[in-house]
Amino acid sequence: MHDLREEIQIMTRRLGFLNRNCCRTDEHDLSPIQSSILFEIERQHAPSMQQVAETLGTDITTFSRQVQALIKLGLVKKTPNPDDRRIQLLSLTTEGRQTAARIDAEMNAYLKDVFDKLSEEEQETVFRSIQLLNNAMLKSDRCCTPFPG
Amino acid sequence: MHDLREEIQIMTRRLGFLNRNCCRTDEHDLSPIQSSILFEIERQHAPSMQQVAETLGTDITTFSRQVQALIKLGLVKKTPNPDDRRIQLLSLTTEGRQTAARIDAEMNAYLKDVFDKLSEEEQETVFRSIQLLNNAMLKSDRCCTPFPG
DNA sequence: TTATTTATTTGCAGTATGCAAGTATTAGCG
DNA sequence: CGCTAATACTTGCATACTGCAAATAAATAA
Repeated sequence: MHDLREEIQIMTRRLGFLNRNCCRTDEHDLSPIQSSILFEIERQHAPSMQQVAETLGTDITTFSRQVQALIKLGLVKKTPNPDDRRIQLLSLTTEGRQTAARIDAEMNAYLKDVFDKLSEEEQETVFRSIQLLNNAMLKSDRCCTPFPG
Repeated sequence: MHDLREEIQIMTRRLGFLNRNCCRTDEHDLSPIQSSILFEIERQHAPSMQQVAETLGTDITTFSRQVQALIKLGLVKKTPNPDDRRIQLLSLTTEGRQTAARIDAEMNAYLKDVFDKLSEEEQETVFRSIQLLNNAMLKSDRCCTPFPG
């Protein structure tokens, strides 16, 4: 298991490059962070500010401003939770959903291009390995959380 | 191969969290970017500014300042190439090598902690999959380079 | 009711970013 | 050789991201 760190470093970097170029639709020119906010809002059902901020590991104050920017772009909506009006529930506007869908399609196209370099069997193995790694990182408490204990 | 993007998104994020907490030794409190600069300078043999900047996908002007900061910290050295004095060759100082080694050890400890959640066989599979993915990304020209063609 | 906790927002100060322009050195070409 | 163009790198500047501290607003506890 020699050079594990090196391989991971390289993978992370290349996936970072991928991310950079995958957030531009004709209408909007989003940053990777903005793109991942759309992604998470869609993934979680009507999450609060804090939930998404924690998922992404960004400070709530920074996150608050990022959301403001996305609202100004007309992609995100904030609705106070009727049961507790301190909490703002986040959701995508119609345009936000469209934008997220376009970005998702583009990302998938890029990923397909990468995976097409592999055999069917390798594709399966790699996909399954990513799941394994994700689970392992989740189990580790010394590692891979925004604010380690 | 359902939810591939989602798994990759999550993996990238968790590896990003890992990276954040792995750049602090007792002596220095480096940013992930600074840490990766040390890593690359060591990996490439006496690289020029441009080479490292391009590897990392950062603008040369930003990179120039990052290197200045590392020089001020006493971790990096710049030596003009005698054959072409426009070129500055980068190398680590003794302290830079020590710092890089400490970060490397810490990163490996974190990675070990993660991989220990997997069976021997799974570890092998995951490692090999990362290599496969790295090669696939390298082959793809639509993807995963800092400035796509 | 009043004090405390929780969710979010704003003030501010420090840092990172990249484009445009600048300097220094080398290469090309008459 | 002498001049222009190209290359490697650095600085000026304007912008954006960051997070801590403090403020606001709403809910809970006492």
